[in-house]
Amino acid sequence: MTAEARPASPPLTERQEARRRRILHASAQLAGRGGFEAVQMREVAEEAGVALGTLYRYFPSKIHLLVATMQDQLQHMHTTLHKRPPAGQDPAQRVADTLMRAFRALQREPHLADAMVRALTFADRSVSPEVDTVSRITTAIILDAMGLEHPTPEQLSAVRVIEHTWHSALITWLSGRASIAQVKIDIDTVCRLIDVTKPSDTA
Amino acid sequence: MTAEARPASPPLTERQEARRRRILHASAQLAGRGGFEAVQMREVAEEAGVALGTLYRYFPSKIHLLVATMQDQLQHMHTTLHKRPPAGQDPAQRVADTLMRAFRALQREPHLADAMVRALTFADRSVSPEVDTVSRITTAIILDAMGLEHPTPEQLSAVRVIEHTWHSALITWLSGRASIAQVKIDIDTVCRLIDVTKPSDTA
DNA sequence: ATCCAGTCTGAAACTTGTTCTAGATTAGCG
DNA sequence: CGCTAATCTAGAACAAGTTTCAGACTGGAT
Repeated sequence: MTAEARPASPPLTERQEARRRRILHASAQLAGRGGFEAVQMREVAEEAGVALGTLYRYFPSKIHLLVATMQDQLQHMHTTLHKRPPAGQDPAQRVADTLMRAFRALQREPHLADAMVRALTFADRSVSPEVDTVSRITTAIILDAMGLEHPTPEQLSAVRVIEHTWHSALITWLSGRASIAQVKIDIDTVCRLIDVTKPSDTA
Repeated sequence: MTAEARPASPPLTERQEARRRRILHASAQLAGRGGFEAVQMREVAEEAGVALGTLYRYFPSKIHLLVATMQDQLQHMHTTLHKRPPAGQDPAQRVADTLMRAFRALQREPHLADAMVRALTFADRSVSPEVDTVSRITTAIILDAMGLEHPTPEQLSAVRVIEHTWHSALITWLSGRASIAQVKIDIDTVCRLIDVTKPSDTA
């Protein structure tokens, strides 16, 4: 059921798969220190033991690379969450818990978070498919936390709003304009929409 | 009551004020065709009839320039809104109306919107004060629409969530991942938080 | 084993944001 | 008016993302 990232186009050989991993690893590594600006394509190439041209063949831009990095990290988080699902009673609680857990994970690597989130929101149309994949994984994580199989259109809208808030709140935190506490409050606030859009509640 | 933008540091002379305006005008002009990438510092300088170094003295980076451009445009919108306030009955309605009006204005200049919004969300810490100014104006616009003088902390959180949604929804629209209709739905959805956080309602 | 097409490498070149410098201009002041 | 400090200009120079290219390498088909 998990949205798989690999575009089936040309099935990569083992060496190619390894190269791809090395590149993503180097990207995350460099992002981990220094954030967005520290991910310099020449350095990524060198650290991954790959020519610059090759790096660009695998990821056609720095933004593509960082969005792919985020895809990768999100996938990890998704499987981790499957192992230890959130424990709250009601759906809103569980979603808020899940997002706060993710938030704490990001706080441990603020530079990496910076690089990934900035890339994600800066991405233009040429990166839409990749950004969409990230969005689908995020949506899946939230729906999992809600415990919903067949959300109504209304609920989907609420989930989108939660995602919007999530991304934008991260940005304000990363740029030092909001405190951790404020992010928490805003997440709790937006999660109220989950109660408001319960199907029985259709005003 | 309106948040004024000009940092009082050195009061600009008339010629300087004129230069600043020419620069902002050139920026908006170039952004209007081509969007973010079309705003090239050398071109802005040339179009504004100013040396590159001078441009950088007025706006220390492309991001600063575009955020200032957004400030400028927002200010216009804010005064326009003062002349014709939204007409809805309840606060949520009025906020949604206001945002949709702003959205329609942006639709008329999608490239300009692209440049401004991308700059805004991409801005790093060095631009925090300027981004904060934009945020304050936006907050003021929303609170005006709500008709609130003294919002509770809860309501302020709701306003922040609305702002988050607004920015992020714009981004998804600009990058072609969401339709205009979807943006409208999500704005309506998030505006429900205004009802949910009415002081009488504090669960 | 050989050959072909596709891939990878290394290095240079190009683009655009940003910085720097030396000299011209301007603004304010005695 | 004449001086001085700040500002502005033109243009070179630098940094990092991106493109390009010639040649070496690899993997698969015959």
